[in-house]
Amino acid sequence: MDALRVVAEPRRREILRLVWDQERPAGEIADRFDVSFAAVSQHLGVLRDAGFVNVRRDGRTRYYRADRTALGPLRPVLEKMWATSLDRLVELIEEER
Amino acid sequence: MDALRVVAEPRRREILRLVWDQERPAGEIADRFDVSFAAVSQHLGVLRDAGFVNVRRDGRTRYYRADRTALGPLRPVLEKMWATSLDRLVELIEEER
DNA sequence: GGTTCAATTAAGTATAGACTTAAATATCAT
DNA sequence: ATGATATTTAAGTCTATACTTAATTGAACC
Repeated sequence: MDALRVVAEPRRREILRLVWDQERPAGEIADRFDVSFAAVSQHLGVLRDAGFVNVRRDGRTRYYRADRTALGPLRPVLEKMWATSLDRLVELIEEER
Repeated sequence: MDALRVVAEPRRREILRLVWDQERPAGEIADRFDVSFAAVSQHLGVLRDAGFVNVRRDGRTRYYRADRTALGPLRPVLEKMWATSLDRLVELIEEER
């Protein structure tokens, strides 16, 4: 799947944002969304195949983290999307909760 | 349709490339592809709605041209994709024909 | 061993959207 | 006005893919 299609999916962008500057276990990522764990796992697979996330295994849990450099010129695209005021607001409310 | 989805579609990227540094009539653009004129027109509509192309009407023909600045951070993404050697090669062969 | 937990993979469904052909719109020419 | 040309829009089809639940893998623990 080509790089642009990978990040064109909103859910995958949200996942990327979650693991942007800290690693997180797959389960914790899945909990943030109201879709099944399997669905999130499939998205993680796509991100993994694209090289946009790295995985660290420890026991039975997999820790995911964004590979920011792998995104190349797409990185500023994502960062700009996340920098919009509305998006910031939603993010802050989420974190407060 | 959000900006990333718009350019995630390969056909639309090809169209953008065609009108990247010169305007072209819709018909001429459509001729380059082996899909119907209507299909290309629909893609042009999406690009128009996204603001990624401008249209100049003259009589019955519509001249399309990319609005490079409107692409913002996506511009370097496209330019990098088009800069790959394989892509360059295909482009050169096409132009030769 | 068996059981539980974390995650992935398999198999199937539902939907967005890229296509098709046909009809509509609009401009120019006769 | 009729017809030809350039393009868009309407209506419907078909396929990729984001989802679902169920089955599978693999590690930790008893």
